[in-house]
Amino acid sequence: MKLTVYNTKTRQKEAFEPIDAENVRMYVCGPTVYNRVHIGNARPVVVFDLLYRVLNVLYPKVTYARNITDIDDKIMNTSRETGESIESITTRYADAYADDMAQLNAKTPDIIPFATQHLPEMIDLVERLIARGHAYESEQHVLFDVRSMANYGELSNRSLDDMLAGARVEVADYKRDAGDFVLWKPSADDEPGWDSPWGRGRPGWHLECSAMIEKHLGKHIDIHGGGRDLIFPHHENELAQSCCGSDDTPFVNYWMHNGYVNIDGEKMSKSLGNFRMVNELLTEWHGEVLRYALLSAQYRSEVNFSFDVLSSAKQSLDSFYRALEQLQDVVTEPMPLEQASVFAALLDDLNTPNALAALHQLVKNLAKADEADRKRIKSDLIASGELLGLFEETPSDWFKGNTDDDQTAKIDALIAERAQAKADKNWARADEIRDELASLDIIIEDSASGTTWRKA
RNA sequence: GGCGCGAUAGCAAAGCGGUUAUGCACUGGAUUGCAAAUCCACGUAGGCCGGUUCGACUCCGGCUCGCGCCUCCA
Repeated sequence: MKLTVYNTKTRQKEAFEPIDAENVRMYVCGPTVYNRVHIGNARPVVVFDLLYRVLNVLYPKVTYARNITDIDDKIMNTSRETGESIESITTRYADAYADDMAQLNAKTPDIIPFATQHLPEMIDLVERLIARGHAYESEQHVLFDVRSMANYGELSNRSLDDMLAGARVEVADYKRDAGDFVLWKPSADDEPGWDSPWGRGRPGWHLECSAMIEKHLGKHIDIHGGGRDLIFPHHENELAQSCCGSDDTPFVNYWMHNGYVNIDGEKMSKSLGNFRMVNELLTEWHGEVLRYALLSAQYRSEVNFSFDVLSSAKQSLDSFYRALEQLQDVVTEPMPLEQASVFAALLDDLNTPNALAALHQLVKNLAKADEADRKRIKSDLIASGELLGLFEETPSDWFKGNTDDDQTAKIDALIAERAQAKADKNWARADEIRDELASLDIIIEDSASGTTWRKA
C-alpha cells in the first residue's frame, strides 16, 4: 500500500517517499484576497485536502501550509476603486475564502501564513540572493538573474532561449535579461510599502512563498501543490529563489498541479466573463455536490463544470445518503481508514473516479445484504466518506436541504392534508397537493410507514 | 514560433495488449391508487489512416480536431 503521485518536474508518476516519515510537509498556493473566489480556485483546495487526508492515514504527522496573498497590485487597485482600506479588503476576503472552503468540507490547513506578516523573511532572502550573486539591484528594483542559474526552466520544461524567442515579453530597461523577474519593487508614497535596503517598496509575486515555506516548513519539503497555471512563471521562479537563496537544496521533492475547471469547454477567464463564484454556486448546490463534481475527474485532467455534471453529482450523493438512511439503525465500530474501499484508488495518484466507482459498488447490493454485510457496508461508507470529505451531513439534513422551519411546517401541513385525502380515497386532491409541493421543489415519497419528503 | 495535454457509448469518466469499468440519463418490467424511491433487465464505446501482434481502445508512426502555458491567472 504505497502512495504514488505524479511529479510535474519529472513528468511521471513516482512512489512517494517522505523526507521525514515523522513529519510530512506540504505547501499549497492559496488565493490573492481581493475578491470572492471562483470554483477554479476551489479545485486545488479540494484536491490537496484529499491528499492531506490520505497522507494523514499513512503518516503520523502531516504539516500542511496554505498561504494567503495579501500584498498585490490587484488588491491595491480594488482599494483605489472602492476607497476601502487594503487591510479591510484582505481581512474580509480571507474570511470569506475560509467560509467558502469550509463549505466544501476542506479541512483548515495547519498553517495559514499571510504575506504581510513575513516581510523580514522576504527581505532576508533577497539579501541572500544578492550576496550569492543571483540577484542585482537596478533602479530601486531587485531582480533575479535567471542566467545565474544553470537549470532555470527545469520545472516547466522550457529553456530560456525558447521561452523568449517567440514570446510576448515586454522587456523593462532595468532588466539585464528579458527573463529576469522582480524580487522587490519600489512603492509610490500612496502605495503600501516597507522599508528595505533598496528603499521603501514591496515584494514581487513569487517571493512570499519561498520565504514562508522556508520559515514554516524548512528548506526542503515533500510536496508543493497548486493549479497548473502556476507552473510557469510562479513555481519556476519560486524554485529558483529558494534553491539559489541557500545551498542548492532540492527545495521540493514532488510538484503537483491540478488541471483547470472549465465552463462550456473553456478555461474560466475575465475576458470571457465565465467565472463561477463558489458562493454563488453554493446558493444552488450543496457544498458536497460541488466537491463531488470536482472529484468526479482525476485531478490532473480538466473538469467541465456544467449543469449535467453537477446534477449527476447530486444524484449520486442522493443515492449514497439514501443508503446511509437505510443503515441508520446499524451500529458500527469505526473502520480503519486504510481498509476503506476507496483507499487503494486514492493511493494511485488520487484516482478519484476509481474511488467513486468503488463506493458505488459498495452500496450496490445493499438490499440483499445480511446484518453482517450491512454493518460492514456502513462502516466502509463512513470511512470512505471521511477520506473523500463526503457524507458530513445526516441523511435527514441532506434531504431537507436548505428548507427552513416555516417551510417545513407548511410542507408537513400539506402532507397531513394529503394523508386525509388519501384515506378518503380523494386521489384528485392528493395529486393536487403533490403537484403543489412539487412546485415548491419538494418531492414526496409514500411508503408503508407514511410519507416522507425531500428537496429536489 | 517554443513547450505540453487531450480525443472513450446521450452526458460524465477510469483501468487495461485478450474477461461487464463505473456513475448519471434513457427504455422495458416488478412494485405503487398514481407517483417517488427501490429491485430486475438493457449499451462490443474508444477521432481518422497505417504499423507491430495470434489478438489493440490500450503499444508505435502519421493525420485531423480541441485545449493550455510561454512574466504576476487555481
